[in-house]
Amino acid sequence: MSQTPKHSADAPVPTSTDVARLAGVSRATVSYVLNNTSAVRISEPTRRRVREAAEELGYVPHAAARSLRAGHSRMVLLPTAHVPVGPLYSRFLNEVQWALRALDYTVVQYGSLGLGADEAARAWAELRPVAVLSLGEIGLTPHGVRVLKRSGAKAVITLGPQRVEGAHALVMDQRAVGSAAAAHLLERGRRAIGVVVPAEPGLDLFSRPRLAGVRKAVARGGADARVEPLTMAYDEESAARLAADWRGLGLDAVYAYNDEYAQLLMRALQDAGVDVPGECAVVGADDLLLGKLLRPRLSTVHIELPTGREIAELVDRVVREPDGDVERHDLMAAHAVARESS
Amino acid sequence: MSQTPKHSADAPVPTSTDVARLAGVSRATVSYVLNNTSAVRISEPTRRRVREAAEELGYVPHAAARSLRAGHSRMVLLPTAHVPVGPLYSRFLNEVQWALRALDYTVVQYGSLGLGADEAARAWAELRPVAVLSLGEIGLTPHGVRVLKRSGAKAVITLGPQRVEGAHALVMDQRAVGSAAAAHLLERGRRAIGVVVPAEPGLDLFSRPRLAGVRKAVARGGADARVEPLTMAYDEESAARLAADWRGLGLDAVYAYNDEYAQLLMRALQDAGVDVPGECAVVGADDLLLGKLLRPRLSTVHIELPTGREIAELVDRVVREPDGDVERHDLMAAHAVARESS
DNA sequence: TTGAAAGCGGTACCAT
DNA sequence: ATGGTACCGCTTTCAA
Repeated sequence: MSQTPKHSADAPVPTSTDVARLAGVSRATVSYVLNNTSAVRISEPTRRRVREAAEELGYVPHAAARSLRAGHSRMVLLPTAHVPVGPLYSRFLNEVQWALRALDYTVVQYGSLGLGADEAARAWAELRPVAVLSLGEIGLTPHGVRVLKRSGAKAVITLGPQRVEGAHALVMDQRAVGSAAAAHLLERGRRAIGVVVPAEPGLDLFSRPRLAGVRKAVARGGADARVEPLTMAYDEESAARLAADWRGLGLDAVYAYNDEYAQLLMRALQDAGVDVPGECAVVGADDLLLGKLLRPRLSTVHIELPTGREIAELVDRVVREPDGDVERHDLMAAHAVARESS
Repeated sequence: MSQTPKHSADAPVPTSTDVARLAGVSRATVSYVLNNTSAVRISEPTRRRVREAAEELGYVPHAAARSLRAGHSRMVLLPTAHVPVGPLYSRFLNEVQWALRALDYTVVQYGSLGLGADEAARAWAELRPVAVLSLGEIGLTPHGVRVLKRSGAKAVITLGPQRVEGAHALVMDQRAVGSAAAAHLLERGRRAIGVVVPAEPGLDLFSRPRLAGVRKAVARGGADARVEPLTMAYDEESAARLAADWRGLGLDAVYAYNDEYAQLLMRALQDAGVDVPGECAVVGADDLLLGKLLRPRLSTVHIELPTGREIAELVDRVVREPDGDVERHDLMAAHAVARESS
């Protein structure tokens, strides 16, 4: 059980010099062999000796030294969100990583929880990533973008609700989500629409445009309709409090930000004796599995994200051609999925 | 498509040499000033000039160069799971990152999706992290651990269901979860216990020990009781299929891996006309909020994870004292939370 | 076919 | 109080 530390503390890390010495060649040759440099012909016996030496020593090249010499790296840095995001989002994030690695990038997530936006940008810049891809919540300011570009980042790309000056923007207009929800509710004849706005900080980057989307749809679609923002935290107490006062609000529908908040609120409403959908329609968003499991089944807004491959290819394109003006909007399609709660 | 690079497309990245030149001092002085080196006294006017020059150029030090020179880094690498994990887990992961950064480590997540275990270890080793902290699903083999240690990692720590030779292990015995669930069910008089085993690959590292825990508790507690493993995927069809055959299985209880699977299965059972808990008790795990929202309210197993700070401090300790024999077990406390579904 | 050597961006020792 | 310089590990001309 208790292992005696072998050569633990200070076995020096093998370098290409060690490999060269063991193989009886120069460091240059080691480099040629291990990188399969095509411009140089090395005899097969030599190659074998080098490979065996590397293997025997457990040699692993030093990425920092390599990229220092090369003057660039292939690291793509993904700042990770400050807020726990939903399953929809994390699946997407996984896809993007996978696709980037398929393009031979080294993908690294950097959790900047607790750092200010510019502090964070500076920390990222120290790593000299070739690209920074900010998904979702944007921890980037125009100044941060400048710092990153100055430090050699070829691509600084944001994918989210709003654009940041200097960065390539993939604008996913979250208003479409709110609009889809509201249009659906109006069509169902609802006229007084509550909109849940999560109390959790950081989510407002999504919730505000979604609310705006509701307002837009209502302004366009229903002259006699009204919109009522409702702050709610993701916990039972907050939902219960909201539900307790429900009748006083005079609402006949609620768009609850996403499916998880919708589940929470719907339960609270039911517990308070409010009939769903009779008295009040409920719509979520994200089209999670859980919506189908609820009773009544939860109406939702299905969101169509770009695929990970598309994003990865965009990153690659911008890295190769940093001056192309890439700004695209409305990458996000949203449509209502009517089920039983509305 | 010939692009005319407008300006600054490839303005060279400022180095400490540039700062030195602009400030009219040597690179050494720049280094002293910017690092507040206490062993050396630099006059205040000089300090100011250096700082202003750095500011003006937007100078950001090159982490790779620094750690190359220093011979070590303060990077902690967190391999990210191959499987989407629950909210419980991601909260924990965030905590750990935060705590590590408070100890002045640079935390980096490395998504190794699609890499073999040893391939991944090698990729991590290239970054020369001072520590690797593998949470949850373990993508580490004894060989991978050796590679990492050889490459200079002072700490290779696994926190999960099983230990890996050579690594410091924080063994969280998942059997405790299954045992708690089973003990609870036996106590309630149940005798034929189904155990949901997720079909999703990668989750078996958790599900198998949990199943084993159920078996252990049953063997100890109920001579006349039996255990029935039930494979189920996280989708409606799979759950419906299982529920359709339910009566043929002759079970009066089910431990459904975790709350999310439990929700899915409970819904399917109810839809199939199986009364919960009358005909069949259902228990989940993780004690998520959603359990309280279901009807009947979902009984669950509450899992007590170590805090992020504890983990971070352990990492730090091992980094400073790599030879200390750190292997701890049962960091995970689990106890049943009886609600209405059992 | 292979080797010697320069240099990437910092840091720290040793002079001055 | 500062500057000169060697060196970290690796790649890549240029010579031999």
